[in-house]
Amino acid sequence: MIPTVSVAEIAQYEGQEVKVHGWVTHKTGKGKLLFLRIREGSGFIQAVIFRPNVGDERFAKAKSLTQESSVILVGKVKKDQRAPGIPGGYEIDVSDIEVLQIAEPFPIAPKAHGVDFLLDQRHLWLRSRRQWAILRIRATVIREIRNWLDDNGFVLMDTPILTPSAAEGTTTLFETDFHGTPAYLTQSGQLYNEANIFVFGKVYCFGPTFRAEKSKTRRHLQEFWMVEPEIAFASLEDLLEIEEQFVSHVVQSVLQKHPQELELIERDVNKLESVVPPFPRISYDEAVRMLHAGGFPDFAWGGDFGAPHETYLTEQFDRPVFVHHFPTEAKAFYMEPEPERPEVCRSADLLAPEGYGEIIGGSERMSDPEKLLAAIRKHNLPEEAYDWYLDLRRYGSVPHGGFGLGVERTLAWICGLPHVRETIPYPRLLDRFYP
RNA sequence: UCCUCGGUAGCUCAAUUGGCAGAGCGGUCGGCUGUUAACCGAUUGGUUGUAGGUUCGAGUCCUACCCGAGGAGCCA
Repeated sequence: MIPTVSVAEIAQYEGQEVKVHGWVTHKTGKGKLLFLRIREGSGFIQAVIFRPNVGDERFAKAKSLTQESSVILVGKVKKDQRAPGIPGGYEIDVSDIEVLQIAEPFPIAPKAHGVDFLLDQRHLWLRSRRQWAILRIRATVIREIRNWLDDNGFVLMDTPILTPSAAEGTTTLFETDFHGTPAYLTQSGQLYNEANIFVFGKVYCFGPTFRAEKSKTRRHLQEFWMVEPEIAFASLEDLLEIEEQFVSHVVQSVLQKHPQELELIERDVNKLESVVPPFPRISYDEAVRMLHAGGFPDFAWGGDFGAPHETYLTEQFDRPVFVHHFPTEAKAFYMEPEPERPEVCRSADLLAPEGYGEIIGGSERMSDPEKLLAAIRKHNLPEEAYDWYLDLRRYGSVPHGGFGLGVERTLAWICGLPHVRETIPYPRLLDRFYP
């Protein structure tokens, strides 16, 4: 019985006869010698077919294979430095071939293509090595997010995707129908997690988030994944320490587990190796002063940063940087104002280096019921919709805080990608949701 | 919603002042015993985004529209 093996573990089978099943990604050759490169799932491997070894019939069959044809190969595993692939260095000296299907001409050739074309072919584009590498790193990022939180006392709480809240601008929410009542796809599980901390202390939710904004930029998706930890009794200072440990763990784990993928996508890993605590902390006031001195003399205190501002600020540091104490007016209603200086709030964003911008937004939450009610009224929010939220401040209210980390922006930064559209298998962009 | 750029073969692009619509890749056929997006030879391939207009003649100029990209606004 010949074992069917995964390419990732091919080194264990050196000298043995094995079966490898997969898809043909490249075919080249030289007369009686034919080279196939096979994508198997766990990796890529070269197969060598030599006509005198396999006979004319099998050789002709191999020669008829087209890009993306599906095959089962039988052959001996040989070590050879010349063999390309991932992990590479090994090849299959083929003795027999079973052709499952000769693929029709594949639209995506091994060459440069335009974005429009590739996004229309996303279901096929995923088969390219680059997408394979990015999405494997994505899986690790998600796993390490969970691992770190699970290992540090956080309890997973799944918050609803269908929500009743018509709260603020419904224009940014996707509306759907809940048996005759308008319902909205979630923008955040935070408010629910503020309830959950009273049971578990430290919780997180992790799921898809939906934004119907007409945003058409390299860092916006209509549907993206966000992890939102929420912690009872946490101050802003506690949050920042948690965040820098958390983000560093994710980055260092990717470095450790995916050197080959990072090399394939040509990521400069030096820029990730420096991502260790502590991260620099600057106040919003300091950030504004830096902008004024750094070529943005007109930036007015009180506004949110635009993309060029974030890029400038992050270029001043070799690791992510916290900007804390944003103007209260510019932030959400539930953020706790600084007691001595209520025009700023106990909030902090984490900006990723190299111009990748905000990957975390977080804050201490208002814990006083009177102040929270006043804030809801000041923002013209429907009081009745927040009745349950105010309950949380009536029954054993405690200081608490939390943050949300966007998976795709984080992954775009870790992988050094110019656009978030490659960080999720099927991106939902403005006016584009096929396939 | 606004600004800028773009749409020509399956893909990536070229086409001079308005004057015969082309190349590379891919596909097909043939050749080659170490290829790495191989190479060599042959061959296949077109409603120039859509509709209208100007002109002897439009890929090229004009008008409207459609689609896409980058950015802005927006983005608890």
